[in-house]
Amino acid sequence: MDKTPDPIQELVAAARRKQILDAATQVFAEKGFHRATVKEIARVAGIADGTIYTYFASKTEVLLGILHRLNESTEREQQLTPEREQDLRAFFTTYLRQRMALLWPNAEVFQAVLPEMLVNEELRALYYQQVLVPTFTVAEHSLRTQRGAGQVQSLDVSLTARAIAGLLLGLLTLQLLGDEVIAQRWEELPEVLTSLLFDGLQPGKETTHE
Amino acid sequence: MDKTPDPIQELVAAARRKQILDAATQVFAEKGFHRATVKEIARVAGIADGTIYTYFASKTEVLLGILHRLNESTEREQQLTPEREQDLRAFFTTYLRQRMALLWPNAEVFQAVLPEMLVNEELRALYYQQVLVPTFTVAEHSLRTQRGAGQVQSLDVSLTARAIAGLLLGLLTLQLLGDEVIAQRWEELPEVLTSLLFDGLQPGKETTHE
Amino acid sequence: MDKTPDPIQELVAAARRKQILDAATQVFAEKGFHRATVKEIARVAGIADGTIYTYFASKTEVLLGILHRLNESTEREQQLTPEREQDLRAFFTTYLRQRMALLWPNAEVFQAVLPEMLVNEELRALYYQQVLVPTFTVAEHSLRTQRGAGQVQSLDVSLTARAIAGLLLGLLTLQLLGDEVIAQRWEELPEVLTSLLFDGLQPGKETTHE
Amino acid sequence: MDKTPDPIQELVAAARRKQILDAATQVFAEKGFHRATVKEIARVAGIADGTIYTYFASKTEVLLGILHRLNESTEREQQLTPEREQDLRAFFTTYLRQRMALLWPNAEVFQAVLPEMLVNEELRALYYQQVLVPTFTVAEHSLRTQRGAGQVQSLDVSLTARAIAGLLLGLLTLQLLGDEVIAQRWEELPEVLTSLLFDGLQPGKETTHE
DNA sequence: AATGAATGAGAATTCATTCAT
DNA sequence: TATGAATGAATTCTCATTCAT
Repeated sequence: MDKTPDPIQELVAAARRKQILDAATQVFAEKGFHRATVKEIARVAGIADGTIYTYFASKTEVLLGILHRLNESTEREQQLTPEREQDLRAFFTTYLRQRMALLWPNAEVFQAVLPEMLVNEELRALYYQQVLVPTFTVAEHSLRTQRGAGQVQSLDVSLTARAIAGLLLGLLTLQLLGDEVIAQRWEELPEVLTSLLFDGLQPGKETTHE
Repeated sequence: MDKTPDPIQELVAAARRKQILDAATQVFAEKGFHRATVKEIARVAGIADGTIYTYFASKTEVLLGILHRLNESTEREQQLTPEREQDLRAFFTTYLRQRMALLWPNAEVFQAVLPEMLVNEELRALYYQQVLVPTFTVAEHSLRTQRGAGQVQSLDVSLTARAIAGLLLGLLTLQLLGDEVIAQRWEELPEVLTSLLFDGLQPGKETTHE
Repeated sequence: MDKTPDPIQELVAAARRKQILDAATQVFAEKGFHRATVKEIARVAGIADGTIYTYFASKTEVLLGILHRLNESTEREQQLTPEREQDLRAFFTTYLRQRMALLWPNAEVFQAVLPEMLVNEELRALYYQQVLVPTFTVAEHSLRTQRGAGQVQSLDVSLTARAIAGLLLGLLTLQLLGDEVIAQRWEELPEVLTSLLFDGLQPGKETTHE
Repeated sequence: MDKTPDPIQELVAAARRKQILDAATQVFAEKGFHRATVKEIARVAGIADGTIYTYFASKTEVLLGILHRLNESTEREQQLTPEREQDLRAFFTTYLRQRMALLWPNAEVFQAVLPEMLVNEELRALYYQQVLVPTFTVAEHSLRTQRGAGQVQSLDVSLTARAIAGLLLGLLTLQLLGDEVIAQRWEELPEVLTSLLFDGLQPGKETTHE
C-alpha cells in the first residue's frame, strides 16, 4: 500500500523529467512560453502529450521545473566563486570568464524563462530568491572580504554587486536581442570588462595597473 | 475619392491611438503580451473591443505601435547626449542620470515589450535597428570623441558602449525582477556607477579623482 | 408634415438605389453574399457605409432589391416571347437566342443571388413567385398554343416547360462553374439546342426538317 | 516515431469523419456554408466543437471533405453508364433514371456545396475537375460510340453532352428553388426527357417511336 | 505508466448596424 | 442626407487538460 520507492523506477522517472525539461527549454526558448504548446514539447521529447502530465501538474510547472534545474546548477557554481588571491585583477577576469561560461550555455534557458518571469509573480519570486539573492550574497560577501583586505576600494557593496550582475545580465539580453558584436566577441568580454572596471574610463590610469 | 485629411479628425484619431497605446502598455506590462486580451485593453481604454481594430490591424500591431512610440521618444533623447565639456566625470554622471530618468518611466513599456521581442523576430529586428543601433552609435561616437580629446583611455569603443548600455538594461531588468535595493536606490545609481566606471574596483585610485 | 414627393429628390434617390444595387451585384457575384461586406459595396458605389442604410434596411434587403430589379426586367422580357408564326423551328431558335441574350448579361446577378436563394426561404419564395412562375406560365401557355395549332406534339406541357427552363439554367450554372466550352460557344447554343429538341437524338430524322 | 497505422483506430477515425461530414452536409444544406457554424455542426454530430479540428483543418476543409466524398461516389457511378445495346431509347431512359437516382439523394450535398463553389475558386476547380470533367468525358464517349454505330445522328458531341448534364443540373436546381411540380413528378422525368430528346418538339414524329 | 482523442473554455477578429456630427 | 467611427454580438480556431483504453 505504501509507495515503494523502487530505485529503478526513480531513475526512469528522473530521466523522463530531464527529457521533458530539455524539450521544454528548447521549445520555450524558440517560441516563448505561450506560443509553445504542450503538444510540441511532447513531440520534441518524443512522448505523448498526456505523458507530460504524469510528471508535471501543468505547463507552468514545467517552466518552474526548468527554473529549479537552473537553480541547482547555479548553486553548484556559487562555490566556484572566491578563488584564492592571486592578482585581484586576474582573479576578476577569471571570475567573469567562469560566470559567462555558465551564462552562455544557459542563454537558451534564460530566454525561455525571463519573459514569463517578468509577468508571473510566483516565478519571479522563486527566481529572485533562489537564483539572484544567493548570487548577490556571494558577490557581496566576496567584495566585502576583498575590501577588508584592502584589495578593493571603499564602495557601495550592495549596488556594486548588482551592477556587476546587471552588467552580465544586460549583455546577455543585448545578445539575445540580436546584437552580433556581443555574440561574436563574447570571448573577449571578460578582459574588456575587467579593464573597464579596474582601469575605469579615465585616462592616465591604465598605467596604474601594471 | 481622396481622403481629405480633416485636421480635427486627425487630432481625434491621434488621441484615440494614444488612448489605446497607453492602455495596452499598462495591460501588456501587467499581464504580458499573451495573457493580455484585446477585450481587457479595450476595457482599460474605455472603448469597445472592435474599436481597437479601427486603429490597429492586430494585437501585434498594437505592440509595434508601442515600440514606435518608444522609438520616437528615444530619438528625441539622443540629442540630449553629448553635452559640453566640463569635468568628464561630471558629464558622465549627468549622462547616466538623463538616461536613467528616461528608462525609469519607460520601465513599464520595456516590461511590456521585451518578452515578446525575445521571441518575435520582426519585433526584435525593429527594436534593434530603431532603438539600440542609434543608441550604440551615439555612445560610440561620444566615446571616440572623448578618447580623441584624451579624456578617455584607449579602450574598445564598441564593446564599452555595449557594456554601458547593457549595464543600464541589466539593472532595469533586475529591478523588474523584483530587486528592491535597486528600486529604492535608483537615484543613487548614477553616482555609484560613475564611481565604479571611473575609479574602478582597485583601491588607491579614488584619490585620482578629486 | 406630409411627405413632399419632390420629383427631383425621387430621381436622386432612384439613382442612388441603382448605384448601390449595381455595386452590390458586382460584389455579391465576386465574393458571394456573406463574404461581401457592406463596406466593400459602399466603396464600390462610391459612398459611405452608413448611406446604404438610408436606402435599404439591411444587407439582405439589398439582395432583395437586386432580385426585384431582375424581376422587373424579366417581366419586360416575357412579352417578347410569342413571336409570329413562321417556321416553328426558326421561332424556337430565335426564342432561345433571346432568352440567352437575357441570361448572359444577368449571369452576374444570377451568381450573386442563387446561392443565397438556396438557403433563404424568403428570397427563394420571392424568386420563385416573381421570376419562375411567370416564366413557366408564359412558356406553358406558348406550348399549349402551339400544340393546339398542331405545331407541337402532344407532350407534357408542365414538365417540358420546366425542362427547357432547367436546360438554360443548368447550362448557365455549368458555365459559372468554370466550363470553358460553354463559355466560348455560348453563341452556338441556340442552334444546337434547337437541333437537339427538334431533331432529337435518334438518327434518320434530321432529314425531316429540311 | 513512425505512425503505426492501428487498423482499429483507423476505423474509428473513419467513422468520426463520416459522422462529421454527414452532420456538415445536413447543416450546410439547411443554412448554407456561412450561416452554418462549426458549433452547430458539432452539435448535430454529437461531438465537441474542437473535435472537428482533429479531423479537418478548417471549416472549408470540411466542405472539401464533402466534395471528395461526392467525388468518390460519382466515380463509382461512372462505370454504370454505358449499358449494352438494347433499344437505344430504352437505354437512354435507364441511363437518365440512374443518374437521377444518384442526383436525388445527393441533392442535399449539392445544395450544401454549390453556392460556395460559385464563389470559391479552389472548390470550383476541384469540383469541375473531379466531378464534371469525368462526367462529360464519359457522356461524350458514349455519344461518340452511339454515333459511330449510327444510333445517334451526327450532332455536336461536346455541347450535347453538356446540354444533357445541364438539363439534369438545371432541373435539380429548379427543384431546390422550390418547384413542386418537379419535386412531385421526379419519377416521371426520365420518360418525359427521353421523349423530349428522342421525339423532339415537332409533331408528326411521335409515331416514329412506337 | 503511456497514449492521444476528446473536451470546451477562451481569444482574436470581423462586420452589420447605429448614431452623433 | 451623408458620413464613418464606434459598437459588441458572433464566429472560427487553439490548446491545456482530462481520461478511457
